[in-house]
Amino acid sequence: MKSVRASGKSSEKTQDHGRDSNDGAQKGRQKKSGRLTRGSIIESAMAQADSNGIHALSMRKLAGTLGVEAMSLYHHISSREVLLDLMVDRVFEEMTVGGPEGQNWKSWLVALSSRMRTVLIRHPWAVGLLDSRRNPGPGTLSYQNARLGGLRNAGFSMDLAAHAIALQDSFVYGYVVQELALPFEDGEVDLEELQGFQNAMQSGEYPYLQEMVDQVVSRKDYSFHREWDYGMKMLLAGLESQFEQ
Amino acid sequence: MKSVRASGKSSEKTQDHGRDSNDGAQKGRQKKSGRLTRGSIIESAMAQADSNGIHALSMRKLAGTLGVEAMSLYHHISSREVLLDLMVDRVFEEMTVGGPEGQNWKSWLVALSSRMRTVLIRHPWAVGLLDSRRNPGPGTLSYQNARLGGLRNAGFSMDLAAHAIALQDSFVYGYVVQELALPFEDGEVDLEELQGFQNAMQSGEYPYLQEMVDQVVSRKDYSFHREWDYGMKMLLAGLESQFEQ
DNA sequence: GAAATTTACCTTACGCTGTAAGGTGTCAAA
DNA sequence: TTTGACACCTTACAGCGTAAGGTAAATTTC
Repeated sequence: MKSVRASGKSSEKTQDHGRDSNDGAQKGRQKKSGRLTRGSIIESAMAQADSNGIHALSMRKLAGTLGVEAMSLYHHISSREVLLDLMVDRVFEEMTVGGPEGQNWKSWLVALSSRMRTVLIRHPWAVGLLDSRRNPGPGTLSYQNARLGGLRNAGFSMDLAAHAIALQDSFVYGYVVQELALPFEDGEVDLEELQGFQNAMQSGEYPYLQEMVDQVVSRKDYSFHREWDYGMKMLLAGLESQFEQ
Repeated sequence: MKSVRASGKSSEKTQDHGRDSNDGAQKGRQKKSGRLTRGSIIESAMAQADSNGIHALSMRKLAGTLGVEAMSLYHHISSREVLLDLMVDRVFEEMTVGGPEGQNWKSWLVALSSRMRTVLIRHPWAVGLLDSRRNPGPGTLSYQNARLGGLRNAGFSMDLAAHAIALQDSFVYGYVVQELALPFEDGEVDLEELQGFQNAMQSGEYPYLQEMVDQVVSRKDYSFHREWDYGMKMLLAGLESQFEQ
């Protein structure tokens, strides 16, 4: 349940985005067993960015882990920038969930938001790339199309659906940016990283922050995740009030 | 009214962050008139990142525009990474507005949110850096302290203030990420950048997206900014319902 | 089956990057 | 006058993305 990935489907033709120009690799030849493909490059790049950060991902190192020289990658992907586009497209693919069908739109929105968050935290480099990607691939487009379809079929007007999507994106992206900036991981405080912060507090220049740390953040049952629940509740309440009139 | 900047005030001592180790430059010597300072380096770096993107900001180019060699910068700033920390701190400084004093908390929150958005759009590299900065400087701390103080003085409980801040950040950061990813600037559609998207639409694979583009986005009075107003309205309504009980 | 073409990879090279190490000239204090 | 701090510069290194061109094997064409 850790690394589910939407896969298969989706047809090409748009432009540079798309899948392995080489799906039939095992048709008859495969001499060296591990031929390079668009897909394997993207997957390897994502794995590397996940564990070492996007800045540690270089074409040379990536090629290295694939047992190949850097320039060989360019036979499958025209530039590092395009590779980033493809990685982001995969991220959106991963975010895709089924339509609301059985359930009501509220629990569906909750499930989708939660999936968005999980995927963006799993790939911490993704949210930082979003603002500079301007070439949505098929994964992104069908993800967005499916989201919109879900809301429309649940009875949302086009206008309200547009509002709902923008609002959900605001909330989720912004939440993830905050969560990634926290000096702890999975609720565990990193004391070393908090040291400078603590020192600053002791100057007494930030009384309100001090009070907050004492009364809220350092309570042993505190978790930033409570802000997720709080925000989701508000998002749903807000949309509902619009939906039902 | 285009480039206001909070300045002055703020005292040092915390750690690496701070201002010009060299405020008294014109005390008596200043032979070459333009000595390098921490402040001038940061300002120049921000200006350069604003106009050419954060990736185009290199230590050599930055030094170049300051009339100096790259290594001279290291006398004032210990690494590029620290420079980025300082830049982000300045961004938070710029976001600071006065307390709610006269006005009610709602219009104050609206004004602050709007300032946050303006500053983050003016420095489009900032939101992408937020997730990786782990050393809040004095600008960041006093900004956060002031925000919190504003809410506390308006009568918010500590708990509700924490919710409000997390929620406002979610909304603003997420909105900015979306706005920066749009293929238009200031409401002007960039037709070239939209070409691939249009082609994809014509495949008929994304009927809901197509419908949205036709019915919503291409309406001549459409502006993504409407999602800002819509979101702010919801944020305030949500907080008010909690505040008044 | 031979020849032509395409594919998938490699080698080399260029101009960039951040920054470690150490040098140099100017200044203020002793 | 000497000393030492300061602010800047020079050189050098390992790493980066990728343009240009090479090569051997696989595939297609005849």
